[in-house]
Amino acid sequence: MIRIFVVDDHQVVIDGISSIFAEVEEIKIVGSALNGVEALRKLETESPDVLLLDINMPEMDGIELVRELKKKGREIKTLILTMHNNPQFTKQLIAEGVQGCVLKNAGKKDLIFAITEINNGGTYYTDAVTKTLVESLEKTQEAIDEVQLTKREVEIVKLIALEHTTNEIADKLSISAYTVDTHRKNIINKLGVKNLAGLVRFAFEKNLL
Amino acid sequence: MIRIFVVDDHQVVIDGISSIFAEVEEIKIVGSALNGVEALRKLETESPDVLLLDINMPEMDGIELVRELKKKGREIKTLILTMHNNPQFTKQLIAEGVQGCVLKNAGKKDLIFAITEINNGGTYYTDAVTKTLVESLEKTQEAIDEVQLTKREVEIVKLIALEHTTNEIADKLSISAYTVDTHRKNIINKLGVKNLAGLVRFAFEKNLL
DNA sequence: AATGAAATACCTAGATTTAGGTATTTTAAA
DNA sequence: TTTAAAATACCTAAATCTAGGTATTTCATT
Repeated sequence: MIRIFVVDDHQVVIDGISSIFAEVEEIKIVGSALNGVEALRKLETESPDVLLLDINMPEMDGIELVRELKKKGREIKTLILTMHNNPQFTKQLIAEGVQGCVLKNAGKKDLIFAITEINNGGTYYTDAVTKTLVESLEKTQEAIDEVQLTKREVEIVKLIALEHTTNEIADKLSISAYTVDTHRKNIINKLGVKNLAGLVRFAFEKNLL
Repeated sequence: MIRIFVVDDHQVVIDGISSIFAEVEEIKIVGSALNGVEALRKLETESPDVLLLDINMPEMDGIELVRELKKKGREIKTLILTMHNNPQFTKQLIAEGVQGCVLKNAGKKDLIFAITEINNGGTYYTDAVTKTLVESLEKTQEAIDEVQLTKREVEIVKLIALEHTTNEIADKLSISAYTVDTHRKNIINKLGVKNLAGLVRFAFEKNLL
């Protein structure tokens, strides 16, 4: 039997999920919370197998909650429930090590399958989510191809956008700071931007991060 | 009688719109194109009253097409048709001076009203679109409030993100470069970032631009 | 084996940013 | 009308970035 904890800021959604699983033997809802703060508090004492988590919540959103839990050493297998299929979010979820993501319009079968899969140590990202993510990554690649940035240049753009200085990048990549300078220079030329700010701007507009 | 030109990469959509307006006397479709390039070419010779334009198109998207037309001095009243209600796009549309925007699931009545309104020199943005935009702007405001950036500081963040140097900003705002330095310093402190790159990053993540 | 792109490295000088301050004037709110 | 926040301005030193180069090595492709 898989024990579930639901976090969603809409009581309706919690009720809906409860009723969906009411007649499912292998899954049981052991608790719920209407926001991240409440969830954090309740999860001090409760230990569900899988966390069913809404992304869009006021105050503390789903990703923040995952981070907080991780900080506290309370790593619980998590399945994200989301309304919008946003590749930006998906990237973040994967980066945070979340086990899965389904859209809110998912059918009962999908939901059960996802939860079971995750409980067994696997992952489950709905087709639509992975498809959108792949498309987004392809678009990013297209943007890179368009301005003809090389692999190394892309690497350096990212590091600069993440606030690393030339020296730090040189250290990190074990190359000379002179080389990093050269790369930065070439990148600024290729992108047709004026300075570092334009470079960071490119990184964000083209979703390089 | 209002003469319409439709641009959409799906033939189905073009056909659908055609059939919708087939029985509407005051609106007539005088042409169509399946992509931006084709539209540009056809609009050299045709002169519709209103352009019905899809946003999501391969190669040249709706906004690019509007820009190209503007560049050529061919400014045609434009109504955007979009599937997704994305505040980012809406901001761009407004910035480009587009007259209106409706969602693809809009009813026939809305569509006719929007076209008529725009043809009469007005504008029409669907409620859902403006609502999402307002919400997005509110969120941006919340992000600003959270870190407590002042009006002037926000102004300077934007200018920096747009690649202006300290001296340029000082000129633009008619204040001393020293003052801009002070502001930048304070902003970096408030945001808890390391350097200019972090500042630009904030501007993009919080949709300040 | 030759070619070209990519990655590497170096040099210098000038521009810009960053970090540490201090301090006055304006403006809005209590 | 006092008070606090915001905006303004100045100073210096060090760090970092920018722009102009040149040049060698590595790697993949023809």
